[in-house]
Amino acid sequence: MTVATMPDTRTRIVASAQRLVQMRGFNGMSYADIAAELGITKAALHYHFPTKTDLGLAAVDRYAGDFAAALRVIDESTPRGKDRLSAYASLYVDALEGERLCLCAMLAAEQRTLTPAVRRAVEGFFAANVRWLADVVRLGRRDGSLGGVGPPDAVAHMLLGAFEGAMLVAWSRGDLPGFRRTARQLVESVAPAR
Amino acid sequence: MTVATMPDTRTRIVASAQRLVQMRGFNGMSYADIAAELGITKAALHYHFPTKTDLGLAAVDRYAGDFAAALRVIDESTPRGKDRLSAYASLYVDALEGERLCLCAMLAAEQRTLTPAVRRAVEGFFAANVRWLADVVRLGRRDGSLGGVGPPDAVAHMLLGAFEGAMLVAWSRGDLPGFRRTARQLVESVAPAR
DNA sequence: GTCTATAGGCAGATAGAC
DNA sequence: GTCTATCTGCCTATAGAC
Repeated sequence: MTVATMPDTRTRIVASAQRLVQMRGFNGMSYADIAAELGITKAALHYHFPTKTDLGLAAVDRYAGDFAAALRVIDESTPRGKDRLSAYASLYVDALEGERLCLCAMLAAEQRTLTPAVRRAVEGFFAANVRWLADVVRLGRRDGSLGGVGPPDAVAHMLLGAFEGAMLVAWSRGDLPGFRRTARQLVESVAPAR
Repeated sequence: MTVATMPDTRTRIVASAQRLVQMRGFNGMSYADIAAELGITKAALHYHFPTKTDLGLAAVDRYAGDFAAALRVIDESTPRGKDRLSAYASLYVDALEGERLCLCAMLAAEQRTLTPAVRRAVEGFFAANVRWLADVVRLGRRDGSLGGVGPPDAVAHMLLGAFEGAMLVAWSRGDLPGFRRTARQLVESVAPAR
């Protein structure tokens, strides 16, 4: 039996910021929103994160770290390429169920109003996803669960864009079933020809 | 020989607003930005568009109208399904060359901070695109230029998400060649098996 | 670490002269 | 239609007490 412990303030701030950015965008949320949510003052937030960019950077780092951990879990628990792709889709479903957009999709859209440091962090997230997806495509072609045309890297770029875009459209419409259908369609589109 | 005429103020305002939203987002641009760009005052803007929502709505209407017109041009000039899909991709390229994201992709991301009227307009844009893409898939299957698996509507949803997502990722990285590659990959993925 | 208080700026929006 | 001038409110950020 473990005791439920309250995470420290810094962690709670980042979690709140991450959620708010995923729902309202970096330019659509403020220190006041987080302060109200956590029941502390704006000044306390500035103690932990002097500038808003510091906060945004911490949110991306946390998000990318959690996502990478989820991918490692998939790698360890799911042997076939096609199943890994479906498991990847379910990570997007998890976010949508919390009414959240992918943090990096949101920040990508706002890119021009962000600092270079945040931009680079978002780019790193996408690059890591493409690398992982390319590995999945190679694996799936070896084990016979995936086919498709073109080099693994090109397919991986297509898949990343397709998942992110399907999520964006479905999220804006509040259409989770629609995302599930599109994700299935996508996986079948790179399945081997029968 | 036609005389180059300056568009009326209202039109110039909407054009400027549209461009700014595509580059910086609705929450990332202001009346002051437009005023500076056009050399008029904020008060003049409020004469034409009392609230920012009025302005956003006008921008979406214009954007959706221009896009629909471009789709009609494709319908009239391009007979084969697969070529229509490539022409569709080139519309995205045009925006990226102007360093702009799709207006409705941007507004979709900011959805939670927008008024219901703007949300509905964005939804209408996506729905029109899906209808057009489904028609293209049906046409391509008839003329033998497209194949793919699944019902045309499901493929159309996948294609819309894939193009919008590929655009978002490429735009955030300033990687136009990358978008071209992914668009080609996408078209080949729904081409008929050889 | 968290608070109160406040600075300084920019946002969207309005009044009224011309 | 466009201007000057201004209002009100929220934003990020800081100073200094506790």
